[in-house]
Amino acid sequence: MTSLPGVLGDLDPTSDRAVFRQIADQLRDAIAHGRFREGEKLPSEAELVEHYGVSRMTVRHSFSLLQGEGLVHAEHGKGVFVRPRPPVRRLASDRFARRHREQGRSAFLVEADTAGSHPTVDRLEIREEKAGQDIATRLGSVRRVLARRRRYLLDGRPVEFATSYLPLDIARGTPIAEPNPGPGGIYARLEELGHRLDHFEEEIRARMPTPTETKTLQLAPGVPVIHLIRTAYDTGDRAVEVCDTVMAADAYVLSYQLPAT
Amino acid sequence: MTSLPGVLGDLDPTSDRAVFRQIADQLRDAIAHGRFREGEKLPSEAELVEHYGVSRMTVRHSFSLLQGEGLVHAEHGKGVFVRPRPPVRRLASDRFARRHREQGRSAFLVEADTAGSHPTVDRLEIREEKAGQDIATRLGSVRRVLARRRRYLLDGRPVEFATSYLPLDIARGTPIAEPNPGPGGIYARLEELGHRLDHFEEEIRARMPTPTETKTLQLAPGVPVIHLIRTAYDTGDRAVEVCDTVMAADAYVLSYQLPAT
DNA sequence: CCTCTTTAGATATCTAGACGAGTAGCCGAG
DNA sequence: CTCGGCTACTCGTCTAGATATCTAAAGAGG
Repeated sequence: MTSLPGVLGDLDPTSDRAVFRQIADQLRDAIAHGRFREGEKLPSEAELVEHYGVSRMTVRHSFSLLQGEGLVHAEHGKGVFVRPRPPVRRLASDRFARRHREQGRSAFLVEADTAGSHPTVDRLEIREEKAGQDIATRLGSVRRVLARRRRYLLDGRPVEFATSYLPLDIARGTPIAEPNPGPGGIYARLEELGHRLDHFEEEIRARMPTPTETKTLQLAPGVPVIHLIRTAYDTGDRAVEVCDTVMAADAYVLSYQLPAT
Repeated sequence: MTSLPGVLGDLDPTSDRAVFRQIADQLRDAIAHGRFREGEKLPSEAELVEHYGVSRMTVRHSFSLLQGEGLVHAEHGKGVFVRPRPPVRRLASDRFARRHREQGRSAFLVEADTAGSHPTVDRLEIREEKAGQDIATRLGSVRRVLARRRRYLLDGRPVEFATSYLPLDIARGTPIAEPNPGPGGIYARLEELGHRLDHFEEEIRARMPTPTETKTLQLAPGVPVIHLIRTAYDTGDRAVEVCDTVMAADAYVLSYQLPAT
């Protein structure tokens, strides 16, 4: 039997705090103070049942709290572990700078290299479709669009799922409609087609994932997603692309530079 | 008895999907399709127990799943309700523009007015303290700082908790150390003190809240937070302020403009 | 008419089990 | 030495209750 008392305290029966919360508090505290390290196995349910003298369901309730907070994850047949924080990818606000396109590098690859990771693209799908209300509005009431879907992985782990929408009258029959749009990505092609890019607008939300997103991004419980919607405008102030991106929040830090003017 | 069969289907005993997941799926689907509207009460635990012929713990397990996704919230003694989406505050990237400061308005008030809401500031606390590792690094190895903490509320609901850190040698004895720093906020004061602002850098993360944050922001279960760290640089490229902000993710949309150059 | 009490119905917490299923190590049969 | 099976330990799912607490509405008493 593990000497749990050295790591975990006792329950306070006089407290009005629910038992399963007290247990969660102690575990959370122990993790925060490094008494359990990243990837380390927590005491098993049976051990905690014995240590605290409670029912197994109560211990499981505590675990499910911590799981909801993204602090731990359970592995069937093995145990409950402190969830390691994955390396984060930093997205700088200059990631679409023209100099990167002119070097023939796509934004994702540029970023991945600076992080020293191995990037992959996956589930590429290109279709012509009717845009939804929101996308159509952003594109200036354009309904017929080309949609480019793809999933990005870093060292084999899916981190991002993105869909680019482009007006059909711009993209149809161009390299943009091809699986590999060529060096510099679709933004480079747009400029070659005469749509010199002027600026981007990005909208950022954070929320819990839908079940579909959980599956696509293989998200652990308690990991939110960052939902980013980028609109690209050309120098004629026309919206030439809308990119809808869902990112695993534990894998990203976004970084922006704002002028003070 | 409510005619649940009209809204919810039956279980599939042959499916290998766990019963509590099947129930959650059906409820999630019903909510997504508007068969239960925002704020509407879901069937009670007892009704679902009867409808599906399962134990109460199983129904509760389903509810706790949906709660973790932020889809529903339970009110003790009343029922389980579809969580209404609160109105979101849109933070534009020009919110620190000098023209706003020159009009004597703080960034928070400017934003709140455009949203037509009633803003409040709360729990103002100003202290001199020793900066943590991270803050010190961002401020250029400055350890002694003035910390300005405050909570922001919108129509009475807490939405944001922020701490500004400023080097003591800049802020001590100035209006910045006062509860009300005067028109235009601390950025206006910094410029008066000779630190003309050049640009800001913002770092954005999303994660689940700590228990402290849950309490401070009165967050419902299943609502992530947006963690924003802004560093302000003056024209001498010195970091003159670091602002650490935790926002209720369901109350915000961040918006940025990026140049394409 | 107002206030306090009662009561029914709702969720919150907890127990003590049962069975299922994945993991890992041991150990014997081939 | 390898493969298979046994077994102990793990988490996953589900049951059938018990007790507590909260809410809202109905009822009793002033």
